[in-house]
Amino acid sequence: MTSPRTAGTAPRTALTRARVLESAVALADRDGLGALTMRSLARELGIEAMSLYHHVANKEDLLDGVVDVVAAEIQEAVGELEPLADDAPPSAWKPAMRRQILTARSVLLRHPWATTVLESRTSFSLHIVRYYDSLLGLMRHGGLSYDLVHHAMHALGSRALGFSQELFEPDGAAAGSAAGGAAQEGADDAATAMLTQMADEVPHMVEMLAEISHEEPGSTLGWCDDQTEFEFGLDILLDGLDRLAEREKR
Amino acid sequence: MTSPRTAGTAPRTALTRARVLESAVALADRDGLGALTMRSLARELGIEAMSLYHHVANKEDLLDGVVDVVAAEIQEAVGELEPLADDAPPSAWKPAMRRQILTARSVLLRHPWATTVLESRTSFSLHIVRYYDSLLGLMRHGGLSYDLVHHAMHALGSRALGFSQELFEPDGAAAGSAAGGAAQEGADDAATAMLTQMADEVPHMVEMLAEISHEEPGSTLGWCDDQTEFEFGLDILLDGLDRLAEREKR
DNA sequence: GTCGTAAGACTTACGTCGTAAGTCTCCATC
DNA sequence: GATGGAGACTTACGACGTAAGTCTTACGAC
Repeated sequence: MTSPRTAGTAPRTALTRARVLESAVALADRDGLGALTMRSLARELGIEAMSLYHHVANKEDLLDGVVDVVAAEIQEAVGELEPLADDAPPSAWKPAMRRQILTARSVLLRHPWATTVLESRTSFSLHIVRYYDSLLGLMRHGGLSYDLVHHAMHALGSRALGFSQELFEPDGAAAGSAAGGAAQEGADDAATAMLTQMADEVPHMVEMLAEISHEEPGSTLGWCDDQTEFEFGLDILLDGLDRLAEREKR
Repeated sequence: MTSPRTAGTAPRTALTRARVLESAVALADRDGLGALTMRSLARELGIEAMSLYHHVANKEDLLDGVVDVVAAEIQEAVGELEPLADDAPPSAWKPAMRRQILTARSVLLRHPWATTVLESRTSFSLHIVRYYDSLLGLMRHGGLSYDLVHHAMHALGSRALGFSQELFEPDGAAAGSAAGGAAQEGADDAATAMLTQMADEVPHMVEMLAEISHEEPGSTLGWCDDQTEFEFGLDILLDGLDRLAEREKR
């Protein structure tokens, strides 16, 4: 019992804020955001709920923390991209920004619950701010005025971080891409059926559904490819910003 | 006691689903979404919490209901706009759509909590679908293919309904416009101070803040005019879609 | 070795939430 | 006037976050 704690057997001080946050992320990844409660997290770590309060101030602080972990992951992924050379042509800002945003998106796709938490934060994570700063840097490289850059960040909104809120995503995970086939199909079918039933009330909707769905085989499944749609919207915004930048220069 | 119920004194059957939902909206408007609980809503109506379950299946259903109320309000407001004449030029689709979206937005600004609920819904309200259908109609008038229309709806995302999620809105209500001056200013100042402190880590951010803030007097207050920013982003998207529509025609 | 100390765990308890299950009470109908 | 059912009330349960207090353990100073 009085053995030196330097050996295995899980010393008491093994629990740190970092490990708590890591566990929280893992738990949310595995069981969803709803499953992330103080009690379940404690169970995960083999301790009591109240012990968590030695490492996080409260649940809000815990959520701030997990956002920070994800943000750090984003920053790391973005850091691995090759940076824009100082002597790259100004026009290089756009593809560079596109790449960086899609990289951030790839991280968020690994943590579908994170967008929800992100949206609910009122304070910002240092990592996120740094990420934003790098976006600003790219736009400045492109010669955009700070005024335009500011508007740009608002226009992009959550797209700057790699997600866009899809309204009425029928049941699937917030920003999940590939997974969730069968269940998704069922929900899509139900929705399609409902809309078809009131064809005279929403004629365009029904007609659009008809056209979209037999475009590719497999009927309704794959109505929408999230990744494609995301890039479509992103490109419109980037192109629009580029155009405004050109106009500014003149 | 055995008096005829046909006179005043609040007959028992006065409570209906509609009245429950109306009260819920009023409560959320007044005290925020967090204050909308089954118990508080019941108190508002002068009944017990469990009695609500005669009019709504559960809390989810209640939230579906309040969304529907707001959606109806949107539809009504949009319905008051003068409709696009059949013989209007195709190019009229864009300003018409803009007008319609900004009208929807004006309704949502009256119910700042609604965006949050809207995002959390998994099923759709009939009123919302009808609203969407009218947007589709406008785009079809403009000659856009259903394929492009489909992409357009994804690209617009929540903007189609009149809001965009601003990340890290420092403390203020979700999409609140005018109100909340002093508190907001404090939060802004705190954020500015924090960022300035790490100027070397986020150089562009700090520089941008410096430029933006002394553009208009009143220092940081009014950093961002939500309405202006919303329209800026909306116009980029509409212009981009218009351009794609032109390209399609060729 | 012994012991004081404080970090970090555990225990208990409270108030809130949504809601399952059951009861009572009025009113419309026959 | 009896009856059936709608619509209210009552009670209770198991989550949740967390305030407040207690016990345990490892470690530095003696």
